[in-house]
Amino acid sequence: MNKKDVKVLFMGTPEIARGCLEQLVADGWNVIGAFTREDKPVGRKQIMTPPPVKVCAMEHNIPVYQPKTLRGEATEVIKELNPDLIVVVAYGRILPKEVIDVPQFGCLNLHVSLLPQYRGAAPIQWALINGDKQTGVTVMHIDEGLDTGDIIDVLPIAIDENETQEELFADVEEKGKVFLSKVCENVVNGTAARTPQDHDKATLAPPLTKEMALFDFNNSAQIIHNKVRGQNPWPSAHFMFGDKKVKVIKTKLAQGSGKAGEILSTKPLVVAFSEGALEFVTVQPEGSKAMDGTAWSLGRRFSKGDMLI
RNA sequence: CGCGGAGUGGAGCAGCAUGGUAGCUCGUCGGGCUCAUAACCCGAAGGUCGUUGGUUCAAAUCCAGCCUCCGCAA
Repeated sequence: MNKKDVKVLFMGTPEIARGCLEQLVADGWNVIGAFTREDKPVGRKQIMTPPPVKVCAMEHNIPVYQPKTLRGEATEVIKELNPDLIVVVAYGRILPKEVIDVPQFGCLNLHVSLLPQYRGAAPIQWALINGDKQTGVTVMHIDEGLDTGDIIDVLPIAIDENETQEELFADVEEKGKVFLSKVCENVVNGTAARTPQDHDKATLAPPLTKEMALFDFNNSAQIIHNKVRGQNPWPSAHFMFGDKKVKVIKTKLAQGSGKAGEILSTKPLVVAFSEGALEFVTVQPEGSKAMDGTAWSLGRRFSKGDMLI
């Protein structure tokens, strides 16, 4: 079956889903519709903002659907669209069985981890927080569980020790979208494998919370370095300086040791942890824009030996 | 009108309650010291203090409006 004869229904919401949709369109799939979440108010001004997938779909004149739930009315819409294949990337909703059964080639999901590890909403973030050296993308058949379906194919992706959430997402999107399109082709051609997950090895990657982003210096530098990488730009690793919140945007492991919270150097800004030390490369005090750690230490007139507590 | 912080040479800050010569650390440029340096010493350039108006002999500073940025909340 030729790609352009396959009616694909796409479901996704954030940036990585946008990239995948873009790729499917570019590869010549017949994308007949895009399901995405509702527009939501964003920022101080609470401006209603459409998700990336909606913007992309509209650019390609693909009909957009933004139902509150896939049950009921939306299920009927999907049946009417009668897709041959449904492709889901970070849509943020579980598909009901009635929907899963609609397309002849099934419902495929791209998940950004090596399943069964990191099932759930924030796999990339948790891989970074845990200091993993490798992640990947998995394409699987959707079933009624949370990322529990049979695996079709996986693509491992290496993680650099200083890689940030933003960088890793970009990398995963770049590689994942091409991979996804290819796997779809295999599925349509009937050459795709299908392997059940080893459920005993499953781990969860629940959404991050802002509470977990606050840290103090009684941790090892490595652990905090990983938190900073995995939690930015949200929920943003930070510590309290006086009564002000200071976000730590970018760090680098540094030489030296001292009491937890001691400033070992002001130029560049290097701070000791209970174990090891970190250079604060980029920092954002409450009320200010992000700035170099050095700039912050200059403005605060820090001296070597001062405590950041 | 959701709450709060902030706009001062290229960067980050101080100065503002008690109006009166533009300050600090860093950077940049030039020179010096040194085997050498991100270290040190000497010197220089660079700002109509976000914007508009008001008060005043005089406004970065006091008053009013406006613009912009950021934290929280969502």
